[in-house]
Amino acid sequence: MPKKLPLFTKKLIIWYLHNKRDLPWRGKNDPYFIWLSEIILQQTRVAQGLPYYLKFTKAFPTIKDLAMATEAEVLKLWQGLGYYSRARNLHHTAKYIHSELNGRFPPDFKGLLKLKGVGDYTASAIASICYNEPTAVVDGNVYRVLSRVLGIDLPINSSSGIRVFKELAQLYLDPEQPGTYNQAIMEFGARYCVPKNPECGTCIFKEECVAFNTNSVSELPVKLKKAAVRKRHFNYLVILSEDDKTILNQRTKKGIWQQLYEFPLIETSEELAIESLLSHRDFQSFSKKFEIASVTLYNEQPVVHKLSHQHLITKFWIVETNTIACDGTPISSIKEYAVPVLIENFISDFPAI
DNA sequence: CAGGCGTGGGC
DNA sequence: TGCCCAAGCCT
Repeated sequence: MPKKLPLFTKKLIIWYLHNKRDLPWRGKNDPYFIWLSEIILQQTRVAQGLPYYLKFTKAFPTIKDLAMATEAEVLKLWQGLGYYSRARNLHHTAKYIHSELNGRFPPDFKGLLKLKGVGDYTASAIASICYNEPTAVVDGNVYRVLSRVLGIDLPINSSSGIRVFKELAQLYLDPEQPGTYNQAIMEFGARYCVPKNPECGTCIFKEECVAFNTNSVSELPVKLKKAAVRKRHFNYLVILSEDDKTILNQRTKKGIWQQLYEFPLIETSEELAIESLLSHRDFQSFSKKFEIASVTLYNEQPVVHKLSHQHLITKFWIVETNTIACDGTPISSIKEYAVPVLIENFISDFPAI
């Protein structure tokens, strides 16, 4: 005997069946494609992730194809999408599943959760969509919809909030069609119960939504503030050598843009004028290896590249040298390297490259 | 477990 | 412009 569903659940699923978008991973239940789409969509809007999903499924039609690729190929394809640890974990997990699990995904939530890059949300999504396992997802959309409809002002980034919203999501889940329910509540949050100025007047939950009926939609969900953004000053040395080469370094330390490439970087606590650059310790050691002909500032106004947690105030210095840079990178092959958007924007804008 | 991790869009 | 937010995860 099926359990009686809450009215919320029924209305939500009916809304979804009439309003869902036709997305390429919808209607599939192959865990490879669902996993791939879920990793791409972590903290990422559909509009931004969709072209990457198409690129990846074309380049790697099976998990074996992904496992056989190099990390450099995967990162290059991921370039521009951000949160690059997702790409490294994706590749790591593909290789692991291919070689250790005979190409088959773990068959349940618990097993999926052990995969690198797969947390509570992603394991729930794959388990519910691919295996019909009744595990509720809790993402930003779920927090927003539940906090408003139920009128809950518990901070969503507190440990108690995380626990309570997970329990509520599970309570309203349709155990007969968990995948449909999970996608329905996320789609509703993404398309109707949006963060700012939702159209509450025509909402299907107008009658029962606590936030709407107490005029507190704009106050929910509650989120505790995080630390302020940090400012960093980046000085990139764009080397142009006699033999049309430049220098690219790979960022190997932990921190932003791990494994991606960039020009030689001098980071300082304050903005640098040309005199300070020329006398800087790192520049001095650089000039011992190269015969420097000229140094000019490319952008008079520093480029401010904004990450979610830091602002990178950036100057690009064009350094012409008379040196034959035998271990340099040919300028013509720069585009083969995975670089951050900050660097990609410079390259696109710079005539000599 | 608080902080780190990208980029782009909306208002 | 500045700030928030987005189909979160890792350490």
